[in-house]
Amino acid sequence: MAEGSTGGENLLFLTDEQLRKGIEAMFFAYRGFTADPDRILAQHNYGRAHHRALHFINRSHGTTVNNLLSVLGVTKQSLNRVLRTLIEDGLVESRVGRRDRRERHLFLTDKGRALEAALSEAQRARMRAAYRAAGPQAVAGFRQVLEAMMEDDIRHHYQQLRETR
Amino acid sequence: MAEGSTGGENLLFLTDEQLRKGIEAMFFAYRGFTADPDRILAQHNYGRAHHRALHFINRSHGTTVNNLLSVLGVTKQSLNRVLRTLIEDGLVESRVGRRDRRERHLFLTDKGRALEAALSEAQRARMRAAYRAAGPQAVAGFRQVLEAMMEDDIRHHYQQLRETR
DNA sequence: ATTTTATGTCAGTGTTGTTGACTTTCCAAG
DNA sequence: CTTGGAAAGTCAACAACACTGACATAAAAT
Repeated sequence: MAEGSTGGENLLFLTDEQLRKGIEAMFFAYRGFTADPDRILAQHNYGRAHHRALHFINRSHGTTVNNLLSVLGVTKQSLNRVLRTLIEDGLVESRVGRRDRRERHLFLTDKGRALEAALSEAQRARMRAAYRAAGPQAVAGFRQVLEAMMEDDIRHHYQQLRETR
Repeated sequence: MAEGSTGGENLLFLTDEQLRKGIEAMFFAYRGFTADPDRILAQHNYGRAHHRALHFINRSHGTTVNNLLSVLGVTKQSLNRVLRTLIEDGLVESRVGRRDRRERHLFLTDKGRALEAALSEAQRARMRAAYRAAGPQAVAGFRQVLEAMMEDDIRHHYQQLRETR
């Protein structure tokens, strides 16, 4: 995928100013990235943490609390606060595991799926616009750089997401 | 720069799953992006807000508080709390404006420059590694997509940063 | 029977953001 | 010169979201 054009002259172009430009691009773009969901969340009195929980429960239905913890990289106390409100509000359902009854498997309810879809669609719309503006080749590069930027022990959470196309 | 291969088939590839993959890439990569500076900041009892202030004061020496506010996108109360500690700790100097003496112009002290350099170098090191792993063409795409993802009224803060190369 | 694992909960703390109200300083227009 | 308003700073209160530490419960594993 990243073969071919990575010639020999790709060490010279890494000036500090270009790197700084990349750093600021990440900073400003991440603000845009979260802006649309944030507006929806505010209407429901939720925050980004709720969005993340909804996203990853939707991504892998029936995931356990422990798995969610390692994906999100927060403490159980922090996640639990968010999860409790989502369960109380009827967006998430927690079912005792059948094989291992210590585990809780998490599912979105219809209501939860609806909010997740609204948040996701808002975020996808911006991503879609950015992708279209930049073109397919840029998208490939975008994802290559981002993947290389992740922490090593986190990358597998990203890669395990299949892309059926 | 990104001319040529942006043919006609670049509308079909925008499946929801690919967009979701991009969304997760942003999420996981941003964690990596902030991880190294966060470790340094923790040693100094500072947070990300301090890093951002140091970065943008360093980027434009003598900037006013108001300008910094619009770049950072926070309230003056929020910025002021951070700025006050940086001034107290002797990392930032605040000089009354000569033309307009209501304004305060912000500068890094030697001590401030030293911390900014440490934070910046840690962040650049990861960016540099990601750039090298992905290759120059990927870097161009990376920046194109990020720029398209920014909010319209924010993008000029990014673009005004010159790149002398 | 004991230990470990998975989860949940309570209490306290810190950073970073917010609103709202208020003051001081000071440029500029009337 | 007075006044209006912009710029900056301060104080108080609050909320979201992260943390640590301690403890409880249930169930699996040893």
